[in-house]
Amino acid sequence: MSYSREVDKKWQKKWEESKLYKFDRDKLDKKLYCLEMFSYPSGAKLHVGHWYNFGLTDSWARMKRMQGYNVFHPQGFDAFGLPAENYAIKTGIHPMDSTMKNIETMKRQLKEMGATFDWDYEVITCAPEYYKWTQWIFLQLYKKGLAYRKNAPVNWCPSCKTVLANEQVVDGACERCHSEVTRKNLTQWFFKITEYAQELLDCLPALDWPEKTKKIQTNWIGRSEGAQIEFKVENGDKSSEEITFNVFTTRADTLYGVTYVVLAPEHELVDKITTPEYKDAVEEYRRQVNKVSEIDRLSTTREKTGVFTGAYAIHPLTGENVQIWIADYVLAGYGTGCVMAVPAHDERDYEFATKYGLDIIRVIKGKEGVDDTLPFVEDGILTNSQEFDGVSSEDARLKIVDKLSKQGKGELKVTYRLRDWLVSRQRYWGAPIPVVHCEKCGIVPVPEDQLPVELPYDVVFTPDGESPLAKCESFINTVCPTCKGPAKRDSDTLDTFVCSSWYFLRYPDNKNDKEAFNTEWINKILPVDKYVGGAEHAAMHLLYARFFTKALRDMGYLNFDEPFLSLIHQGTILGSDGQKMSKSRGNTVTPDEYINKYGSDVFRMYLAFGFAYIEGGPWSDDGIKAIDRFIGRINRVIEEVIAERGKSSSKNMGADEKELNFVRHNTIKSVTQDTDQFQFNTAIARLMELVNAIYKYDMKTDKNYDLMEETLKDLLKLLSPFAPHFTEEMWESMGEKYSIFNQNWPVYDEKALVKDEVEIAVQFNGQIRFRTNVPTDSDNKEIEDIVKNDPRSAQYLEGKNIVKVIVVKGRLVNIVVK
RNA sequence: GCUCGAGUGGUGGAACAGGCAGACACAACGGACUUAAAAUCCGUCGGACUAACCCUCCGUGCCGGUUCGAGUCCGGCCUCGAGCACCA
Repeated sequence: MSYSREVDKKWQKKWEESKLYKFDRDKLDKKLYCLEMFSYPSGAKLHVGHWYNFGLTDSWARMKRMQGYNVFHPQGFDAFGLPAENYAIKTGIHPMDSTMKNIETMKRQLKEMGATFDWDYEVITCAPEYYKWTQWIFLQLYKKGLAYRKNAPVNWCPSCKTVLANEQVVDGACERCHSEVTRKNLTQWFFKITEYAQELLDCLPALDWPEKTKKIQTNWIGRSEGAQIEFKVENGDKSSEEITFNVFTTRADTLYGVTYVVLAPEHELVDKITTPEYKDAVEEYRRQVNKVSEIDRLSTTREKTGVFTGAYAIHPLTGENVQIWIADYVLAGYGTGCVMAVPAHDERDYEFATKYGLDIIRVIKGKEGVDDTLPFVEDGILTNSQEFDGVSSEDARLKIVDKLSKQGKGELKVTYRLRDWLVSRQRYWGAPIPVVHCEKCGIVPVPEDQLPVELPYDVVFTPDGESPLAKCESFINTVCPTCKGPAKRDSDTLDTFVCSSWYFLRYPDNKNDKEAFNTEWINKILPVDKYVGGAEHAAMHLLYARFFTKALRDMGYLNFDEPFLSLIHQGTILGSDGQKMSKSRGNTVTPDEYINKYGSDVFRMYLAFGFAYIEGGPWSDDGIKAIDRFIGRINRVIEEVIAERGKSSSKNMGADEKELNFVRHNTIKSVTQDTDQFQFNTAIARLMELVNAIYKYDMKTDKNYDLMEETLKDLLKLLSPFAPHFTEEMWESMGEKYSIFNQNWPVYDEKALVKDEVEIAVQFNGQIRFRTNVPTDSDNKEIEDIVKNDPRSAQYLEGKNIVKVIVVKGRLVNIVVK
């Protein structure tokens, strides 16, 4: 049967019946955990991106399987989240219903892809059996002090009507709907990811991850080394309590240049220190700051503003009084929320001091020849700094802090840009937060034996800023587990990123109803050996999942440090116009159409061949036709060879046979290497070369059919990861035993790769003049002689002296003449 | 502004670790088969020079350098993309 949709169906059925891809739980010495980022069932159908991600990773997994690995390759659905809820608001269809329906469709399509997924290990995050354990993890984090509630200015998306994590705010706008994010003071749940900031950084270098992704995480964590320095607030009469505050600085060397200090307008000390006569001005300023949008506040081009509080701080070394200002260029959430201002050596402070007429004192001189016009922000030599005059910036940073620390006024300090992860959401479609609020007992975690806290079905989920669950009487009212008095459940749900931060731990033990996962078992299957998914998750999912892994390890539930040893991001497939695919542009590619016309294998193989995997690129209908033709070419030559069986076959291993055999083994070598590295386009190219070589050999009259058949069988095996249905069909038609996927992956023969003669390039002074054949085993001297004696060399050697001869074995000879 | 990536034929894209640039395809063109077309099979295919072939010269964003030899390494630009961005 020539390749078609029918062939796909035939083999999908057979694979399922024979349980070909079931994971062997007993053979763990060669286990390989291959994972794609699971899909979000928002749209009803798989798009090209899914195929690109899943189909090709499956090809990789198939090769690994044939190489003898026991591949664990599960699939599941990241099923909670806003799109389903928004869809429900629009259509009235309950998120649970639409989600389950989408999952059903997507699952069917995933099966049509013909992938090796073992569906026995499926995970659906919106199922109570799953989120029970999401809640359980929440409770463990809570017990460990890694989940806590605090009142803080948080990001609020007015369109999604919920708070967002920092990672979900892009350029001051909601990552999902692009509305401008506003700031609100709210009490919310946070996960203390900052506790792991240093380890999250330290483990990055050893990971086999794209450098870019590591860079994004490094930036996001934002480690900064500096010092924390204590300032006292001046209080004239000394009767009242002493107030101090700390500033964080990376430039302790400029300490003597401090002419004022600045607090963030939100800083808690502001009310305490502001003098009565400045109270109105300060209040007015804070009101203005509140009105400024987050985007404007973050703009570096905006003119700086601020007001004097009337209070003074005492410089820790000089004892002089410096003014305390508040200004919104100081951020409440970073460092200590206060800075020491050194206008001479900081552009921001310089701009501010100039505007408000504050003193500017130079304390750093440029090294010789350096233009040190103020503001001079580079390192240099200290001046106006008492005993530190003449010391370099680098040394002074340590020495000044040393002096401060002896007086208990300062210390070296590392600060991170990373903030704690805000996890509560004022929305319906998520895992309920498993705590109870009791008037008497306060926050009480739901006892583990009462999990899951089930998400009620009948809820009015129109978002209005208040959590929909708060309005669901039957849900919200409960009894306090401690005092048995009336209490209320937490009405917020967890960010969906919480669900996806541990799904890879659940897969291997998805049916466990006693625990989230069995530690002993999970330690055998994890970590994930190969993880493949989009680059957009670099600072979110991938960071959160690492944090969860480390936290669970420290609680004794795991024994490994990192969840994903090796990571690859697939590129993006664009529309044929080179633009991002979108319905509004009308350039979307619907996989189903192509599958029906060409079959799953052709579609998958085009995705493999047409793009550099990590780059992606524009879709082309012509490209897919080329693959269809390629499949046809293979089909025809196999049919022909089968038809010729029984005819006399030469046993000859002449030059043509050797050439075919060379290409065959060279193909084995390259396809193995390329596929291993996700370079599918070149792997397919090598297979095309092999087919071309077979066709060339086929033109001969006196053929060695045995060699041809062996070569074809190798071809089928090498092609099978990319065209599983087609090759299975061809394999069967050649009379071979089911299944091709139980065959060993071919191994190349080194001897076949050694040719008798090799063509090398001959250069004179680096310019290629001609090419010539030399015996492969000849040494440098022999090669040199062959080339020198070549009549074509004469014109380049005539009247010249040979200065040098460079021989690169098997490639070229370069003769330098003068 | 800072920090990374990337720029290769008409197109998608190759090129191990500094060693024959353009693999493999697409498109285009030519030939075979065919009454014809499609399909298929074979071939040509960076540019300039040339009637054509050979030869020669130019050619991996631009300018310069290192080297026997540079798409690849170094310095300086240009363009595009990404990340961070008042982070003290």
